[in-house]
Amino acid sequence: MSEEKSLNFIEEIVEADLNSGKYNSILTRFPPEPNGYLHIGHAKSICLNFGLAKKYGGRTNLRFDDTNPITEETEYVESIKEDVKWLGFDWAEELYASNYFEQIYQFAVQLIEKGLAYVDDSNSETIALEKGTPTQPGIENTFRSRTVAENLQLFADMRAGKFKDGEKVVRAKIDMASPNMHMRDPIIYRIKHAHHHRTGDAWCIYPMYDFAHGQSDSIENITHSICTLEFIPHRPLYDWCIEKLEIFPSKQYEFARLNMTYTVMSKRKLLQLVNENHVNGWDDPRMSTISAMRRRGYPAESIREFCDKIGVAKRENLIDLSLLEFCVRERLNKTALRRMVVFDPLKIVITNYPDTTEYLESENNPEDLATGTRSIPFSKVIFVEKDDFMEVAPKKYFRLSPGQMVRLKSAYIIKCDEAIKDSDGNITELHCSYIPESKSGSDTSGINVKGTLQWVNAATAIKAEIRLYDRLFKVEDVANAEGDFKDYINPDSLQVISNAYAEPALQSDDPSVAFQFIRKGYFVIDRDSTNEHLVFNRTVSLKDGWAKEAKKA
RNA sequence: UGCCUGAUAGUAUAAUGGUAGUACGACUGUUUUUGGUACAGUUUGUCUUGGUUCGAAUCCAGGUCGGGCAACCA
Repeated sequence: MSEEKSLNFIEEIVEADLNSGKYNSILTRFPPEPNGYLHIGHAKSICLNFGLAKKYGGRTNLRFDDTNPITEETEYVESIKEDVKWLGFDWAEELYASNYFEQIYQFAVQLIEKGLAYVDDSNSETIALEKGTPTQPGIENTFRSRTVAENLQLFADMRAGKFKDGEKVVRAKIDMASPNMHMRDPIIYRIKHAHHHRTGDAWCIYPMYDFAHGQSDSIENITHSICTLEFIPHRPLYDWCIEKLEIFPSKQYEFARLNMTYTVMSKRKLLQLVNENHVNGWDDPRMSTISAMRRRGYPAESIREFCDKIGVAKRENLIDLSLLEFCVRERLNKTALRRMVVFDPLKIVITNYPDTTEYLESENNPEDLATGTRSIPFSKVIFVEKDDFMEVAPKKYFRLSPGQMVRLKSAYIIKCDEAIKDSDGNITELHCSYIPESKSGSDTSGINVKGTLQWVNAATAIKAEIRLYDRLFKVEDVANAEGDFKDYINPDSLQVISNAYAEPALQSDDPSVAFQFIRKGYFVIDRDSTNEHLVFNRTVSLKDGWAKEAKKA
């Protein structure tokens, strides 16, 4: 007996349509405009559209909504395809609204023939003025009463390139007094003498979103066209076009887009961050883009899990970034290989240890013993983290302090005997002694210590660059913060540690796997990394119970 | 002073006229050679006022508050 998980409102609609026999199977679509990189908000839409089809045995098209040649580029098309694939989804067909330009043109001709569209010579200011305001109806201008024949001729002339940009538009003839602004004779075609990334210079007129999206849905026989809340006022127009054109009745449904704390999601803002060099490109690991998260080391599975957890509803929301981080840790804890790295070294001399090197075994992942063990060199001189020593320790501090004992992970228990200082009083190294009987796996010492530290053997340590990322913004709700969102950029969102000391295994490890640096966090090799110069990104830190405890004090 | 849309713990989300539940967070404790993990427990909620009903988060009416709509963007 499996516990039935409750359905979200769109799943309920789909099930009802399937049960009533309205559809035998469903067809959804993910319809990005190729004018930027996909972000985590798109991931929600992708998981919804593809997930629905997967759950109900339907299919999903990837359709590029490429009706504005000015902003769209092939680079974006490629990145979008890569991101969708990486997220783990396969589309039924790769399609483009621009595939349908001829058909959409004919749709407009049909509307003109029915007396339901006209060519307007007004400029944009006039059109805006005549449109009225939300509380005042618009007015009908003289172009509205042009004859069908005249409209047909003018539209053909527009297509033939006889007019300059902005000289004429085609408008649907609906209702200039409608309480819905989108129904006040919306523009459906405009002139743009611009090169299109797919159709080249074949067209100089392009359909507007409202005359391309629903039409494309209908041409493809999309059953459930799912979009975000801000398109609700467009739905009457979506339905109007389908009705007047007498084409396949795709239905539009709207859900609340994802908002996340400490980040921005709008393409405009992301583009600004890139162009003004607040970050290093679209895949800078601090960005909310899919490519950034991939580079940072977020597993695709974690992103899918996150999208599943946040649910689908119509209420506006602001999701904690920490929920995404939870999903990332949950996954990585089970898969990441444990390694030891010291970011800020403090030298320890184990005074009673012989002048030899010994090899110790350590498990690669205690959560998955099938990953086996590795051997780690150990000798008289090692490094530990500077933070793991305090000359005067507070209570409940389980690390190194004069007279205090700790376990070195997978090695021995050591006791801190003396802190050595230079002439300025700075601590330069620690002299410790080890308990020979306390070796990991064969401990007969009977000593129990509270703290276990990661360490690296000084003689065999390799150097690595570590990039630590923090949230990109200082405030939770960036989009709703007063003033310019860039004023809230966190100046410390990137911290580079250029000379960390790592255990030698990392030199030869598979660069595509995720690591957990013990007590530090999860890390992946960055694409900037080379054999000579290792570079790691911190994917996410570990939960730090001590930091919380210390803050309280 | 128009139209559309929404409101359930801190954040999300479920309960579809019949016990307000789940996840994350927070807090306790147990385990632990990662102050991690795992496990157990605790905490906090139906925007408001009326109405219908044996019974309302759910249905009805009014109010309050939030979001969207007046691009030749999508």
